[in-house]
Amino acid sequence: MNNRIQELRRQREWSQAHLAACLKVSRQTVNALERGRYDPSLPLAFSIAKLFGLTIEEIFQPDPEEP
Amino acid sequence: MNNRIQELRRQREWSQAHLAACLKVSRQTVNALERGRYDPSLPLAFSIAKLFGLTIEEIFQPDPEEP
DNA sequence: CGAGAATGTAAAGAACACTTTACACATGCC
DNA sequence: GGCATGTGTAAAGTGTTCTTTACATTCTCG
Repeated sequence: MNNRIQELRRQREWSQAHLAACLKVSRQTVNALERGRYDPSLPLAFSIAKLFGLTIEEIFQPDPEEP
Repeated sequence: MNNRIQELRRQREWSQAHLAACLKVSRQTVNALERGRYDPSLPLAFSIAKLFGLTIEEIFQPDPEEP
């Protein structure tokens, strides 16, 4: 699952710590999401979309599935 | 997090087992999602939306957040 | 140079998502 | 009655998401 979190955060000139505070998660969680270490839970994905004023589909793109 | 999975499944006259097979998860997982026991992972939410031809936002509705 | 801010990472643990196996109950159909 | 199908639930186990604490690196700015 790819995401545009880092791009959207940098557009706004926010630190990872600031974004984490807005989302009420730890800075390490923001870092892990940006670096693709894991995907957010669905509720967190909704929080991220709301904060950036976009849909989930505009921020997250599922991998092409395996045969 | 509320969802319309049961409604969408019944519109199509599918059993939980059939939906589970389409989504490549267990029947118990479909049952748990319909009954609101937990939320799906983000990748599973994308699979559900794709299968029903809707967006994630059209299927899942986050709870109003606490103060 | 030294301090502060931002980022990357690790380890241990809590909580959640999902699986397999199994059983109970209801409905419909022969 | 007896059988098949659909649904709800439980227990135990695995893997994922997220937390806290902690440390290292890099950059900028005085």
